[in-house]
Amino acid sequence: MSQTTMSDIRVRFAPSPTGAPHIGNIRTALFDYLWARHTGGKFILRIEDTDQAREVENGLELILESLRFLGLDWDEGPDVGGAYGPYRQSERLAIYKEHAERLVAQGAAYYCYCSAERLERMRREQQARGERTQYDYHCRNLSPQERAAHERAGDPKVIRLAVPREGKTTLRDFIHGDLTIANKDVDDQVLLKSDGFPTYHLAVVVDDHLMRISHVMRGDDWVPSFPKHVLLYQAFGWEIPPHGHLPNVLGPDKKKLSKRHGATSVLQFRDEGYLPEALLNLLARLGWSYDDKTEIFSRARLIECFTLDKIERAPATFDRDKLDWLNGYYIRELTDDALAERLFPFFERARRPLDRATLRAFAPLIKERLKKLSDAVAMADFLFGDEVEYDARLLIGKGMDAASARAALRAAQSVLEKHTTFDDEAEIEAELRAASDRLGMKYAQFFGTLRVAVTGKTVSPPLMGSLRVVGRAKTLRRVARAEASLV
RNA sequence: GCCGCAUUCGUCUAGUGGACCAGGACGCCGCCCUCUCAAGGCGGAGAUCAGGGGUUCGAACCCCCUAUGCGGCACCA
Repeated sequence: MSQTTMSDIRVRFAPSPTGAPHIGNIRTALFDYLWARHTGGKFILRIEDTDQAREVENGLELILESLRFLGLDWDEGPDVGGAYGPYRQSERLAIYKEHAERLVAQGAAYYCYCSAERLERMRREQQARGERTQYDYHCRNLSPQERAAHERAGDPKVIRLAVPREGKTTLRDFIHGDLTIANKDVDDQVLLKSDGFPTYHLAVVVDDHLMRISHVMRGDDWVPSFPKHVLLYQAFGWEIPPHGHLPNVLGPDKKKLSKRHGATSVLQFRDEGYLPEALLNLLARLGWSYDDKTEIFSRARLIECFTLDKIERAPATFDRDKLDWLNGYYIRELTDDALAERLFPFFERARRPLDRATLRAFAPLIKERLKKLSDAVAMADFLFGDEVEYDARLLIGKGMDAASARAALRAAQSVLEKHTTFDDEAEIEAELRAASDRLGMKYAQFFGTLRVAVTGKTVSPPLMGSLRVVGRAKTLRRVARAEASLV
């Protein structure tokens, strides 16, 4: 196997199953995916389920569903396996324990027996003094006798990282450049909890190394803890893979995106009627750009264009207006068949089912009017039921009176009656225009009145197409009823 | 409070010392098209490049300070 032709790029997305992934997490996943696909490397899914308390029952499913919806397929993961599994951290506890103990043996970490109460008290006092809350090294300085006493008593213990008190630690970040933090500002972080689970810090470093991860990408909010990871790599004697801290995705208030901002999970967007194509495109452009003018990127194009050096440093605000625009764009790109197919479930869910033939006929009428797939249900309201409800005054348009409205309806009726089907839209339109001309009315007036009579609204999809979908019988009944209401 | 990161139109961004009195896109406004609404086409408003000091013949781009915003400071990730 030639090393120059095979890519050794391995990137991982490592969410914790605490709920439906939100836009920010998924954007990270997208960058991981794009980098893997761009380089012909591997995209790996690893589940960081080391906090039993925060875990959600269907957390894993929500993650898989979100990734699948966007088509971010992974090469190795908890469901598909791979050569470096298991891919669920809760199934790797022995590995973490062994590594943590190795650090204790070499003096890079130590056992700590402090109770939650003591730590709590310590933090309160530090806060009262206006200090940064940080472990006070109590157990780092225990004598051998004291340790032995704790062990004899069977006290619960954790393993903490022995961070050097002096010096500073630097990480070369391919997005930010060199990041440096003084060691005195780094806490003696717990690596292995008393329940035998690792903390994030131990688990990421061990797994990223063992799984041969070549590029680490994660949110900006992890920057303050990179020294712990660097120190761990050094203590283990491992090479540090390139790291990149991605700028956060913000809500309109410039704060980190959260539930407060309304819909933030990918699944919510899916349910609202956003296309994966649009979401993918928008997400890619949050914190990344290709050049000074390209806005539209298909998945293939993204894979082709994506490079790490074009990742932005500053946080980006999630722009719903732009998402709507992109979504409308991708909806218009759909074929009528594809659109009808995607629309179908939205009518089902709204409990206003439409048969596929009707939907297929209706789809092209609303295609360029949709921002979201879910908008279609309201636009189709006049297709349901026999009659439509509206204020009769709407029948009388600008510069019209009841008599002219009635005249328009009567003229329309006589044209429509002659046709056994409404399939020949062009012919019907021509005849209706001629009728309008004979009455000396403006088309906007004539068609406006007919529109209200048939759809119950002053704004609707194109009239001829609408008449066709509503059908001859129902249309004529509605016209007759409108005429009667004008007496 | 301590530590860190960031800072170009409202928003996403282009820009790496002269091609920038700063380009594109979304949104907004106007016009055209038009049976309504959209879509589309055309045009417009919108950024003293956070502020202040330097360096330089020349700075959005380099250095320093300040301000503001955000993030982190758990046996959570």
